[in-house]
Amino acid sequence: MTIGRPLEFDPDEALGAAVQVFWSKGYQAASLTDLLEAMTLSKSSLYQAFGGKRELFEQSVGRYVDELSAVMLARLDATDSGRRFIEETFFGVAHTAGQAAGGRGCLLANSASELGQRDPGLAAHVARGMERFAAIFCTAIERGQAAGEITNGISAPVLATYLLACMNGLRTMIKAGATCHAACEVCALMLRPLD
Amino acid sequence: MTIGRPLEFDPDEALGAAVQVFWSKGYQAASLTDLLEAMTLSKSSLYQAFGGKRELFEQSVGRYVDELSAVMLARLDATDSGRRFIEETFFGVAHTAGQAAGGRGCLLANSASELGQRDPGLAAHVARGMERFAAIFCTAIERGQAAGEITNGISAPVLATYLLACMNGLRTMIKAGATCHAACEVCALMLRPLD
DNA sequence: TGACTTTTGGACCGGTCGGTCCTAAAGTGA
DNA sequence: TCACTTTAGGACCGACCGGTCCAAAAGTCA
Repeated sequence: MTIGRPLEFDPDEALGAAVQVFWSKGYQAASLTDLLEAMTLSKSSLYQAFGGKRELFEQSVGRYVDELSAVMLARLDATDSGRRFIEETFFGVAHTAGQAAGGRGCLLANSASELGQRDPGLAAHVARGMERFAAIFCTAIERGQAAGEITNGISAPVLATYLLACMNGLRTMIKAGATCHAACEVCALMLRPLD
Repeated sequence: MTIGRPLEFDPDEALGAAVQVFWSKGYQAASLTDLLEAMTLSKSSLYQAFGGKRELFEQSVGRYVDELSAVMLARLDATDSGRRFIEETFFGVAHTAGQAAGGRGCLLANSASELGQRDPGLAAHVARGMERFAAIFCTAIERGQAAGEITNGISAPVLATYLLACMNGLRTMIKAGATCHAACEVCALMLRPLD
């Protein structure tokens, strides 16, 4: 398949750039012009390589989930305590309050909010992504439970779903302009059910 | 001021219709055509009465906050228990999971998510709205604390901020496709800090 | 009735949207 | 070198976007 003129761009890199654009602007506000500029390719290349805006978005969400879960899993494995992993995750997000990074929130949550109900196909995609994040929390919880750092009174999957919902709430409140201090206070309360 | 041709539409009613459109579709996805159709007025009337899409949206958000907080305050006053008011609010939202109403989420949270970082003026508006909802929770908490139904170990404003964040998380998870059962389980955990 | 004020409908605007398509360029293998 | 395959650039598309503007309609008041 090396026949023909070779690609002048790295599809993986281009997709990474698309993720950034969608993450910062959202789906609808991101115009093809924005995307092409960030991805540094021509319109025809985009359509040939990714199919169209909608398809590019779906791939971007997938890529975002893949990357973020890889990062989280790496951090989870590098942390000897499941509980500390969770705490660090939450307080790490809380500390993005007031910063530029905080305003973007989570691409997956943003997608759920913006298009969750309007695009069934994408909704399923988003739901699957959420489950993957929940699964990471679940693993962390199970380790914490085994180590006695986290209560055994609540099943790990339920607790994981709860944490995911809390995380989304935290992100929304940061998007709405909460201070770092307030976000941290809220975090502390959110983590209580772990006890 | 009765001089001239009288309005053929009720501005208040029209604004109510605009709220519904923005609530269902979001700001960017709601076109002027959508709005005009729902509001049953002509483009020139819209511009004369509300200023433009952006201004109409701001007024719609304000109206949404006014209406919803009025409804909540009425329910709060009709409930003799501050704690039960909070529980009913949360489980009421949880039970919208899987329903059409659940997919729309909260207009204020949606606005924060969609435009919070891109429009400073609107962001301030949204933040103020959030504070109003927090204030309602705060009142309920104070009543609950006075009645001994809610712990005094956490200050009412902090607890209120926490509940608001949880509510937003709950809404996001419902938008992302959570089942009613899962939402209720999460609710129960979210309300634990009240103990 | 007639002067005046305001609203209404809709034509019209430039701009941008996502998407298509065709041609030239840039590679490959023989 | 030359036939072949694929990409890149960009002209072009119809549709729709939010917004402006103006003439006709519908009232009020004297």
